[in-house]
Formats: sequence, structure tokens, C-alpha cells
Amino acid sequence: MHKNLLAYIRERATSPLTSDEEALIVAAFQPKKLRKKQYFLEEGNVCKYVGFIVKGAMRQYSVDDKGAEHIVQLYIENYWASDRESAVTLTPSSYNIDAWENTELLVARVTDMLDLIEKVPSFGQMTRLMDQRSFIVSQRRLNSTISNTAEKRYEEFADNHPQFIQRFPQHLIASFLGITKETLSRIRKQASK
Amino acid sequence: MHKNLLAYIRERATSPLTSDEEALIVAAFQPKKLRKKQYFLEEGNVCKYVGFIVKGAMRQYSVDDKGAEHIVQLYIENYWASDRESAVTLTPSSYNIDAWENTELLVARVTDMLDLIEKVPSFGQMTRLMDQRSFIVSQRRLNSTISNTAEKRYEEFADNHPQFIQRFPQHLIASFLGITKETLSRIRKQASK
DNA sequence: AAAAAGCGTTGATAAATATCAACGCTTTTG
DNA sequence: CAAAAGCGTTGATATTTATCAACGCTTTTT
Repeated sequence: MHKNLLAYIRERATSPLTSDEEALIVAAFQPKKLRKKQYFLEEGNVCKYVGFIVKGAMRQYSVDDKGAEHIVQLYIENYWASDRESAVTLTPSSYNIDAWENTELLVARVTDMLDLIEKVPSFGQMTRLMDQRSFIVSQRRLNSTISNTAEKRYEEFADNHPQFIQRFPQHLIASFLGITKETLSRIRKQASK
Repeated sequence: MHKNLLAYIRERATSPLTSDEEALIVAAFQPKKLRKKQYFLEEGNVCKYVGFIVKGAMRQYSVDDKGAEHIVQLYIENYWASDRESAVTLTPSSYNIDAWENTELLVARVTDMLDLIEKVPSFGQMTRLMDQRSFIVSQRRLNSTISNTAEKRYEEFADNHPQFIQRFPQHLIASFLGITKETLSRIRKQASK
């Protein structure tokens, strides 16, 4: 099960991993299974773990005053699930993360991640890339949200993330885009003509 | 002029900077002045420089098909101005960055930044923190955008960033929040009652 | 000093999107 | 297998926000 993770890291590192380094990494990550709807992180708790998704799909969302859920992130294979804000600042998370499908994870403590970053240069590089990449994706999404209409945002998203469209129901996609499921349904109807 | 930058880095590093390290940093950053409206980065160019703002204010924005500007970022003292996406991926930027006020910067080549990250551990730590922080801020903003009404977003922004409210005209704040200047004007009128 | 540009505001109207309620279909649960 | 829950759709309506045009005031430019 760890081989997916090691492959992922190797692809992103500039120099090959030594077998010692691989051992350190493997030691830090525990396999874990979550069944559909089980929580990985609950609002109010500090995020102490980071999960690499080997198989399955998850979602991260906030719940507003009226009890409505707002999807902030969708995850599938080879994504890292965690609330970075909570993990970095050690403050209670304002998000929930749960399994949308039955999911297999490799889970590490945040503290062990920090250790690895120090001890394994390639791992440090990889996390640096992840951080940058996360920011870039987030910045793009933000730009799209403030610049485009709902219709264009959906098109863009569907073009760039066809896997997500297939994998998650429309009402989650709608929430992810910041619109209601009815509006998304109408947008799709329009587009199909 | 470099002392602002060095102070900024010292505050964020876990261990003190040696004088050698300080020398390396100082060598990498050239002072630069931009007059109001001058570009730091123009759409279509690859972002080859990173600027630390010593004094002044800048903005980053995209321009849509209809020629309308959308503010994606506002910068003041002690902020880093650059298009990370372009700098990291070496692709042409889809943003402009220009000076809103006359601005004093310390500018480094992206390549020299990468060098510093390797050679000066504290610098590497600092940029890692920056990356994380940028992502967190972006994620929050995104969550706010998809979850809240324009009114609540403005309140939140005004509470958390009073400096920006004072420093930038309302139509830029409006664009930053993804609404029109008229709508913001009306929101403020409501709120003041 | 005059002209132009920038800024914030207001009003009238249009467009986008949300809300509420209902329905049919499929999947899951007991 | 029956009941319940989840999902996507549609219609009617309400709300939010954008657009367009105009105005007064201030700041910048000539």
C-alpha cells in the first residue's frame, strides 16, 4: 500500500530516495480505512493528521449558521487530505473532512511530517511543491470565482477536472463552485442544447 | 533599506541569521523604486522577480474579455509581490502587478531566491511559512466567497484588514471582494444605519 | 486657472442566482 | 420487499447583484 505514496514522492523529488529514507517514510505512515461518511477530521478539533489517499474519495466542508454545507475541497486518489490552517496554527478547525466513498488512506501525524521534512530532503522538496501547488490552485479558483459567471466557472471546472464530475454528485460540485444544485442543473441543461 | 527585510526574516526564522547569511541575502536583493501606476509584472510575461515591499502599496489583477479588471491581490508594506504560478511553472503570467502608490521594493530574481532557499536554512523556513500562509489566506478567502453574502464578506474583510480599507479606494476593495463598486457603496450605506 | 480624471453615490432597470415546493427515479436501509 | 433517503429536475417566485447613466466633489494634470 505504501508503494503508491513512494511513487508519488519519487515523481516529485529531484534526487532518488535512499532505502533508509524510504524506511523513514514508510514508518511514519499508517494505513487506515474509512467507510463512507466516517470523519477524518471534525470541526472544532485540531488537525493532527495528514492523509494520503490511496483509494477512494473525500470531501472537506464548512457548515454555516443555517446548517448548510459548503464544500471547500474535494479529494480523490493521490490527494492529501488535511486542514493545513489548523495543522500549522494548532487551532481548532472550522472544517469537517469525511469519506465520500469507502477510502484507503496512509495517515501520518503532523509532527512526524515535520520530522520527515527535516530528515529527508526529497520529502521537504515534495511538501514545498505541494504547498506551492495548493496555493496556485486556490488562487486560480479564487480568480475564477470573482471574475467569472457560474456558467463559465462550471465549464472551466468540468474541463480541468473531468474525474471530479464523474465521481461526485452534482450537488457537491455545485456547492464546490459556490452555487445551488438547482442553478447547476439549469446551467447544464442550457449547455447541453 | 534592507534592514526591514532582515527584520522580517529574523522574526520568522527559528535560529538567528549568521552575518554570512545576512550578506548572501542582502546581495540577492536590489532596491527598486516604482512610481504610481508603473508595472512590476505585465500579463504575458514570465514572472522572474519577487519583490518585498518596504514602503508603498501595489495590486495584482487580471483583465477579462470585456476589459474589466479583477483585483486578485492587494499588497502593502512587508508583503511579497509576485505571481507564484508564473514563477514556479515558468509560464506567462495572466496577471498584472503594478504600483498603486509610489513604492520602494527590494527585488530578487526568482533564481536567486531558489539559491537562498538552499543555502540559508532560515530563508528556506521563511519561504515555507510564506507558502503555507498564502495558501491559508487564499483558502479562507475562497471559503468566505462561496459561503457568505457580499455584505458579510465585506464586514469580515473590514474587520480583519482595516489597513487595506484605509489605504485603497473602495472600487478596488469591491473588485477584490468580487462585487461592483455600486454594490459595495450600497452595502456600506446599509451598514452605517 | 481651467480641464480632465478619479472617486463615491444614487436611481432605474435588467440579469443572475437563490429559495421553496413538488415530482419521478434510483439506491440504500431496515 | 417495503420504506426511506438521496439525487437531479422543473416551475414559480423572491432576492441579490450587475449594469447603465448621471451627478457632485476632489485630486491631478495641463
